[in-house]
Amino acid sequence: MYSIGQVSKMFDLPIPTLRYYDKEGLFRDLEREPSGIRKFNDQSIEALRVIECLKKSGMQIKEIREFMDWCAQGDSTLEKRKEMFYQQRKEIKRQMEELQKTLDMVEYKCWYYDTACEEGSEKDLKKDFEKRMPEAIRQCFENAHR
Amino acid sequence: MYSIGQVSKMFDLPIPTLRYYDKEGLFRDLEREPSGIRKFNDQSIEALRVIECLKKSGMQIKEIREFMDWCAQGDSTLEKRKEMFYQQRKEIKRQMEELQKTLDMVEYKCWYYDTACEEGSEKDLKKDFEKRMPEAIRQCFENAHR
DNA sequence: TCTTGACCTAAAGTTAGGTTTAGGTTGTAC
DNA sequence: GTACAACCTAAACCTAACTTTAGGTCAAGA
Repeated sequence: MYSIGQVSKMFDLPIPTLRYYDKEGLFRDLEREPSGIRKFNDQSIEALRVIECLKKSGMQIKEIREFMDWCAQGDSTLEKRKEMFYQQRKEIKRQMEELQKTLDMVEYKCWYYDTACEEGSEKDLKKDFEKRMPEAIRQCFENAHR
Repeated sequence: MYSIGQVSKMFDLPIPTLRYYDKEGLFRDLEREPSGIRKFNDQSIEALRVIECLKKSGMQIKEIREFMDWCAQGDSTLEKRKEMFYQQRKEIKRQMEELQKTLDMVEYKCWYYDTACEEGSEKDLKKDFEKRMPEAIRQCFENAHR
Protein backbone atom coordinates (compact mmCIF):
# COMPACT_ATOMS: atom_id res chain seq x y z
CA MET A 1 0.00 0.00 0.00
CA TYR A 2 1.27 3.43 -0.96
CA SER A 3 0.24 6.96 -0.05
CA ILE A 4 -0.35 9.54 -2.75
CA GLY A 5 2.95 11.18 -1.80
CA GLN A 6 4.88 7.95 -2.29
CA VAL A 7 3.26 7.31 -5.67
CA SER A 8 3.98 10.90 -6.66
CA LYS A 9 7.69 10.28 -6.03
CA MET A 10 7.69 6.82 -7.66
CA PHE A 11 6.30 8.15 -10.94
CA ASP A 12 7.62 11.68 -10.67
CA LEU A 13 4.10 13.06 -11.06
CA PRO A 14 2.69 15.98 -9.02
CA ILE A 15 0.16 15.00 -6.34
CA PRO A 16 -2.60 17.17 -7.89
CA THR A 17 -2.14 15.27 -11.14
CA LEU A 18 -2.78 11.96 -9.40
CA ARG A 19 -5.89 13.44 -7.75
CA TYR A 20 -6.99 14.74 -11.12
CA TYR A 21 -6.58 11.28 -12.68
CA ASP A 22 -8.60 9.83 -9.84
CA LYS A 23 -11.35 12.41 -10.32
CA GLU A 24 -11.43 11.54 -14.02
CA GLY A 25 -12.10 7.92 -13.10
CA LEU A 26 -8.76 6.44 -14.11
CA PHE A 27 -8.35 4.45 -10.89
CA ARG A 28 -11.40 2.23 -10.74
CA ASP A 29 -10.31 0.23 -7.73
CA LEU A 30 -8.71 2.88 -5.56
CA GLU A 31 -9.33 2.26 -1.86
CA ARG A 32 -9.62 4.87 0.86
CA GLU A 33 -8.94 4.89 4.57
CA PRO A 34 -11.96 5.73 6.75
CA SER A 35 -10.62 9.27 6.98
CA GLY A 36 -10.71 9.57 3.19
CA ILE A 37 -7.01 9.17 2.46
CA ARG A 38 -6.23 7.33 -0.78
CA LYS A 39 -4.47 3.95 -0.60
CA PHE A 40 -2.74 2.86 -3.82
CA ASN A 41 -2.24 -0.89 -4.08
CA ASP A 42 -0.30 -2.90 -6.68
CA GLN A 43 -3.29 -2.86 -9.01
CA SER A 44 -3.45 0.95 -8.91
CA ILE A 45 0.29 1.10 -9.55
CA GLU A 46 -0.06 -1.17 -12.56
CA ALA A 47 -3.01 0.96 -13.74
CA LEU A 48 -0.83 4.04 -13.49
CA ARG A 49 1.87 2.35 -15.55
CA VAL A 50 -0.72 1.66 -18.24
CA ILE A 51 -2.05 5.21 -18.00
CA GLU A 52 1.44 6.62 -18.55
CA CYS A 53 1.96 4.30 -21.49
CA LEU A 54 -1.34 5.17 -23.16
CA LYS A 55 -0.79 8.87 -22.56
CA LYS A 56 2.63 8.69 -24.17
CA SER A 57 1.10 7.07 -27.21
CA GLY A 58 -1.21 10.06 -27.53
CA MET A 59 -4.42 8.76 -26.01
CA GLN A 60 -6.80 11.15 -24.30
CA ILE A 61 -7.85 10.87 -20.67
CA LYS A 62 -11.45 10.03 -21.55
CA GLU A 63 -10.35 7.23 -23.87
CA ILE A 64 -8.17 5.84 -21.11
CA ARG A 65 -11.12 5.99 -18.74
CA GLU A 66 -13.16 4.02 -21.23
CA PHE A 67 -10.45 1.36 -21.28
CA MET A 68 -10.42 1.27 -17.48
CA ASP A 69 -14.20 0.81 -17.58
CA TRP A 70 -13.75 -2.17 -19.87
CA CYS A 71 -11.22 -3.67 -17.47
CA ALA A 72 -13.72 -3.35 -14.64
CA GLN A 73 -16.38 -5.12 -16.72
CA GLY A 74 -14.35 -8.32 -16.87
CA ASP A 75 -13.77 -10.98 -19.52
CA SER A 76 -16.66 -9.91 -21.77
CA THR A 77 -14.57 -6.93 -22.93
CA LEU A 78 -11.33 -8.84 -23.64
CA GLU A 79 -11.74 -8.58 -27.43
CA LYS A 80 -12.33 -4.82 -27.27
CA ARG A 81 -9.25 -4.31 -25.12
CA LYS A 82 -7.14 -6.45 -27.42
CA GLU A 83 -8.35 -4.47 -30.42
CA MET A 84 -7.49 -1.24 -28.64
CA PHE A 85 -3.89 -2.28 -28.05
CA TYR A 86 -3.51 -3.49 -31.63
CA GLN A 87 -4.73 -0.13 -32.87
CA GLN A 88 -2.45 1.66 -30.45
CA ARG A 89 0.50 -0.35 -31.72
CA LYS A 90 -0.33 0.75 -35.26
CA GLU A 91 -0.61 4.35 -34.10
CA ILE A 92 2.78 4.26 -32.36
CA LYS A 93 4.42 2.83 -35.46
CA ARG A 94 2.88 5.66 -37.49
CA GLN A 95 4.26 8.18 -35.01
CA MET A 96 7.70 6.60 -35.24
CA GLU A 97 7.69 6.95 -39.01
CA GLU A 98 6.66 10.57 -38.75
CA LEU A 99 9.32 11.24 -36.15
CA GLN A 100 11.90 9.65 -38.46
CA LYS A 101 10.91 12.06 -41.24
CA THR A 102 11.21 14.95 -38.83
CA LEU A 103 14.63 13.71 -37.81
CA ASP A 104 15.65 13.50 -41.47
CA MET A 105 14.71 17.14 -41.94
CA VAL A 106 16.67 18.12 -38.85
CA GLU A 107 19.71 16.10 -39.99
CA TYR A 108 19.63 18.02 -43.23
CA LYS A 109 19.44 21.32 -41.35
CA CYS A 110 22.37 20.27 -39.15
CA TRP A 111 24.46 19.66 -42.25
CA TYR A 112 23.27 22.95 -43.74
CA TYR A 113 24.28 25.01 -40.71
CA ASP A 114 27.50 23.08 -40.24
CA THR A 115 28.51 24.06 -43.74
CA ALA A 116 27.25 27.64 -43.43
CA CYS A 117 29.10 28.12 -40.13
CA GLU A 118 32.35 26.82 -41.63
CA GLU A 119 32.01 29.33 -44.45
CA GLY A 120 30.88 32.10 -42.13
CA SER A 121 27.91 32.81 -44.37
CA GLU A 122 24.94 31.02 -45.87
CA LYS A 123 24.85 33.18 -49.00
CA ASP A 124 26.75 30.76 -51.26
CA LEU A 125 25.17 27.69 -49.74
CA LYS A 126 21.65 28.98 -50.28
CA LYS A 127 22.25 29.20 -54.02
CA ASP A 128 23.15 25.59 -54.71
CA PHE A 129 22.84 23.53 -51.58
CA GLU A 130 21.36 20.72 -53.66
CA LYS A 131 24.53 20.25 -55.66
CA ARG A 132 26.73 20.38 -52.58
CA MET A 133 24.73 17.95 -50.46
CA PRO A 134 26.55 14.71 -49.59
CA GLU A 135 24.69 11.53 -50.57
CA ALA A 136 23.68 10.62 -46.98
CA ILE A 137 22.14 14.05 -46.49
CA ARG A 138 20.43 13.94 -49.87
CA GLN A 139 18.52 10.88 -48.74
CA CYS A 140 17.41 12.58 -45.52
CA PHE A 141 16.37 15.63 -47.50
CA GLU A 142 14.31 13.65 -49.96
CA ASN A 143 12.65 11.59 -47.28
CA ALA A 144 11.82 14.72 -45.26
CA HIS A 145 10.13 16.42 -48.21
CA ARG A 146 7.90 13.53 -49.14
CA MET B 1 3.22 32.96 -55.78
CA TYR B 2 0.44 31.22 -53.90
CA SER B 3 -2.76 32.40 -52.26
CA ILE B 4 -3.60 31.41 -48.69
CA GLY B 5 -6.20 28.99 -50.07
CA GLN B 6 -3.63 27.23 -52.25
CA VAL B 7 -1.16 26.93 -49.38
CA SER B 8 -3.94 25.63 -47.17
CA LYS B 9 -4.54 22.80 -49.64
CA MET B 10 -0.83 22.13 -50.24
CA PHE B 11 -0.14 21.59 -46.55
CA ASP B 12 -3.59 20.43 -45.53
CA LEU B 13 -3.79 23.18 -42.92
CA PRO B 14 -6.91 25.30 -42.26
CA ILE B 15 -6.74 28.87 -43.55
CA PRO B 16 -7.25 30.36 -40.05
CA THR B 17 -4.24 28.39 -38.88
CA LEU B 18 -2.06 29.99 -41.54
CA ARG B 19 -3.37 33.44 -40.57
CA TYR B 20 -2.67 32.61 -36.96
CA TYR B 21 0.92 31.62 -37.78
CA ASP B 22 1.30 34.86 -39.66
CA LYS B 23 -0.08 36.87 -36.73
CA GLU B 24 2.39 35.09 -34.45
CA GLY B 25 5.22 36.32 -36.67
CA LEU B 26 6.19 32.98 -38.20
CA PHE B 27 6.34 34.37 -41.76
CA ARG B 28 8.84 37.15 -41.60
CA ASP B 29 8.94 37.87 -45.32
CA LEU B 30 5.29 37.48 -46.26
CA GLU B 31 4.25 39.93 -48.98
CA ARG B 32 0.80 41.43 -49.49
CA GLU B 33 -1.07 42.75 -52.45
CA PRO B 34 -2.10 46.41 -52.21
CA SER B 35 -5.56 45.22 -51.16
CA GLY B 36 -4.00 43.36 -48.22
CA ILE B 37 -4.18 39.81 -49.63
CA ARG B 38 -1.30 37.55 -48.57
CA LYS B 39 1.11 36.31 -51.24
CA PHE B 40 3.15 33.24 -50.26
CA ASN B 41 6.39 32.87 -52.22
CA ASP B 42 8.88 29.97 -52.24
CA GLN B 43 10.58 31.36 -49.17
CA SER B 44 7.31 31.35 -47.21
CA ILE B 45 6.64 27.81 -48.39
CA GLU B 46 10.07 26.69 -47.19
CA ALA B 47 9.45 28.51 -43.90
CA LEU B 48 6.19 26.60 -43.50
CA ARG B 49 8.00 23.33 -44.11
CA VAL B 50 10.42 24.21 -41.32
CA ILE B 51 7.55 25.30 -39.07
CA GLU B 52 5.83 21.94 -39.56
CA CYS B 53 9.06 20.13 -38.84
CA LEU B 54 9.82 22.06 -35.68
CA LYS B 55 6.23 21.70 -34.46
CA LYS B 56 6.37 17.95 -34.96
CA SER B 57 9.51 17.80 -32.88
CA GLY B 58 7.59 19.49 -30.06
CA MET B 59 8.72 23.08 -30.36
CA GLN B 60 6.41 25.89 -29.31
CA ILE B 61 5.21 28.67 -31.61
CA LYS B 62 7.15 31.34 -29.74
CA GLU B 63 10.37 29.35 -29.97
CA ILE B 64 9.81 28.95 -33.70
CA ARG B 65 9.25 32.68 -33.99
CA GLU B 66 12.54 33.27 -32.24
CA PHE B 67 14.25 31.06 -34.80
CA MET B 68 12.58 32.97 -37.64
CA ASP B 69 13.85 36.19 -36.06
CA TRP B 70 17.37 34.78 -36.09
CA CYS B 71 17.00 33.90 -39.76
CA ALA B 72 15.97 37.48 -40.52
CA GLN B 73 19.02 38.80 -38.66
CA GLY B 74 21.41 37.13 -41.12
CA ASP B 75 24.78 35.43 -40.80
CA SER B 76 25.52 36.72 -37.30
CA THR B 77 23.05 34.18 -35.90
CA LEU B 78 24.30 31.14 -37.83
CA GLU B 79 25.90 29.55 -34.76
CA LYS B 80 22.73 29.96 -32.69
CA ARG B 81 20.63 28.38 -35.41
CA LYS B 82 23.06 25.50 -35.80
CA GLU B 83 23.00 24.92 -32.04
CA MET B 84 19.21 24.91 -32.10
CA PHE B 85 19.05 22.17 -34.71
CA TYR B 86 21.65 20.08 -32.88
CA GLN B 87 19.60 20.33 -29.72
CA GLN B 88 16.43 19.50 -31.62
CA ARG B 89 18.11 16.43 -33.07
CA LYS B 90 18.98 15.29 -29.57
CA GLU B 91 15.41 15.91 -28.45
CA ILE B 92 13.94 13.89 -31.32
CA LYS B 93 16.25 10.98 -30.55
CA ARG B 94 15.09 11.12 -26.94
CA GLN B 95 11.49 11.04 -28.09
CA MET B 96 12.20 8.06 -30.31
CA GLU B 97 13.65 6.12 -27.41
CA GLU B 98 10.65 6.94 -25.27
CA LEU B 99 8.29 5.93 -28.04
CA GLN B 100 10.16 2.63 -28.37
CA LYS B 101 9.59 1.92 -24.68
CA THR B 102 5.92 2.73 -25.09
CA LEU B 103 5.76 0.38 -28.05
CA ASP B 104 7.41 -2.35 -25.97
CA MET B 105 4.72 -1.98 -23.33
CA VAL B 106 2.00 -2.13 -25.98
CA GLU B 107 3.60 -5.21 -27.58
CA TYR B 108 3.45 -6.90 -24.21
CA LYS B 109 -0.20 -5.95 -23.82
CA CYS B 110 -0.95 -7.29 -27.30
CA TRP B 111 0.52 -10.64 -26.31
CA TYR B 112 -1.35 -10.54 -23.01
CA TYR B 113 -4.74 -9.96 -24.63
CA ASP B 114 -4.03 -12.41 -27.45
CA THR B 115 -3.46 -15.11 -24.85
CA ALA B 116 -6.40 -14.03 -22.69
CA CYS B 117 -8.75 -13.98 -25.70
CA GLU B 118 -7.65 -17.47 -26.73
CA GLU B 119 -8.44 -18.75 -23.27
CA GLY B 120 -11.63 -16.73 -23.04
CA SER B 121 -10.55 -15.35 -19.67
CA GLU B 122 -7.69 -13.46 -18.11
CA LYS B 123 -8.08 -15.10 -14.71
CA ASP B 124 -5.38 -17.74 -15.17
CA LEU B 125 -3.08 -15.46 -17.10
CA LYS B 126 -3.17 -12.76 -14.43
CA LYS B 127 -1.76 -15.17 -11.88
CA ASP B 128 1.46 -16.11 -13.59
CA PHE B 129 1.85 -14.17 -16.79
CA GLU B 130 5.56 -13.80 -16.01
CA LYS B 131 6.19 -17.54 -16.24
CA ARG B 132 4.17 -17.88 -19.43
CA MET B 133 5.74 -14.95 -21.30
CA PRO B 134 7.71 -15.92 -24.43
CA GLU B 135 11.31 -14.67 -24.47
CA ALA B 136 10.68 -11.94 -27.08
CA ILE B 137 7.84 -10.52 -25.01
CA ARG B 138 9.85 -10.74 -21.81
CA GLN B 139 12.40 -8.38 -23.31
CA CYS B 140 9.70 -5.88 -24.27
CA PHE B 141 8.20 -6.16 -20.81
CA GLU B 142 11.50 -5.54 -19.08
CA ASN B 143 12.39 -2.63 -21.30
CA ALA B 144 8.97 -1.07 -20.82
CA HIS B 145 9.22 -1.20 -17.02
CA ARG B 146 12.61 0.43 -16.79
C1' DT C 1 -26.16 45.49 -61.17
C1' DC C 2 -26.00 41.87 -58.38
C1' DT C 3 -24.27 37.76 -56.69
C1' DT C 4 -20.63 34.69 -55.66
C1' DG C 5 -16.28 33.19 -53.95
C1' DA C 6 -12.05 34.20 -51.96
C1' DC C 7 -9.95 37.01 -49.24
C1' DC C 8 -9.46 40.39 -44.88
C1' DT C 9 -9.63 41.90 -39.46
C1' DA C 10 -10.42 41.90 -34.53
C1' DA C 11 -12.15 39.67 -30.90
C1' DA C 12 -14.37 36.10 -28.53
C1' DG C 13 -14.65 31.17 -27.72
C1' DT C 14 -12.89 26.37 -27.19
C1' DT C 15 -10.33 22.35 -25.51
C1' DA C 16 -7.31 19.34 -22.95
C1' DG C 17 -4.79 18.65 -19.25
C1' DG C 18 -3.48 20.06 -15.71
C1' DT C 19 -2.29 23.68 -11.53
C1' DT C 20 -3.33 26.79 -7.92
C1' DT C 21 -5.93 28.50 -4.18
C1' DA C 22 -8.47 28.54 0.00
C1' DG C 23 -9.98 26.34 3.61
C1' DG C 24 -10.29 22.09 6.32
C1' DT C 25 -8.99 17.28 8.64
C1' DT C 26 -5.85 13.85 10.70
C1' DG C 27 -2.17 11.66 13.06
C1' DT C 28 2.13 11.90 15.30
C1' DA C 29 6.10 14.08 17.77
C1' DC C 30 7.50 17.14 21.26
C1' DG D 1 -2.02 20.66 23.86
C1' DT D 2 0.06 22.33 20.20
C1' DA D 3 2.79 22.37 16.17
C1' DC D 4 3.73 20.11 12.00
C1' DA D 5 3.52 17.29 7.91
C1' DA D 6 0.67 14.99 4.94
C1' DC D 7 -3.48 14.41 3.46
C1' DC D 8 -8.47 16.08 1.77
C1' DT D 9 -12.19 18.95 -1.34
C1' DA D 10 -14.27 22.24 -4.46
C1' DA D 11 -13.64 25.67 -7.39
C1' DA D 12 -11.12 28.98 -9.82
C1' DC D 13 -7.36 29.64 -12.78
C1' DC D 14 -3.96 28.82 -16.54
C1' DT D 15 -1.79 27.87 -21.13
C1' DA D 16 -1.08 26.73 -25.89
C1' DA D 17 -2.80 26.40 -30.09
C1' DC D 18 -6.04 26.92 -32.45
C1' DT D 19 -11.23 27.90 -34.14
C1' DT D 20 -15.28 30.50 -34.63
C1' DT D 21 -17.86 34.59 -35.23
C1' DA D 22 -19.23 38.89 -37.02
C1' DG D 23 -18.68 42.13 -40.10
C1' DG D 24 -16.26 43.93 -44.19
C1' DT D 25 -13.51 44.33 -49.00
C1' DC D 26 -12.81 43.11 -53.69
C1' DA D 27 -12.82 41.10 -58.46
C1' DA D 28 -15.13 38.40 -61.85
C1' DG D 29 -19.07 36.35 -64.16
C1' DA D 30 -24.39 36.22 -65.41
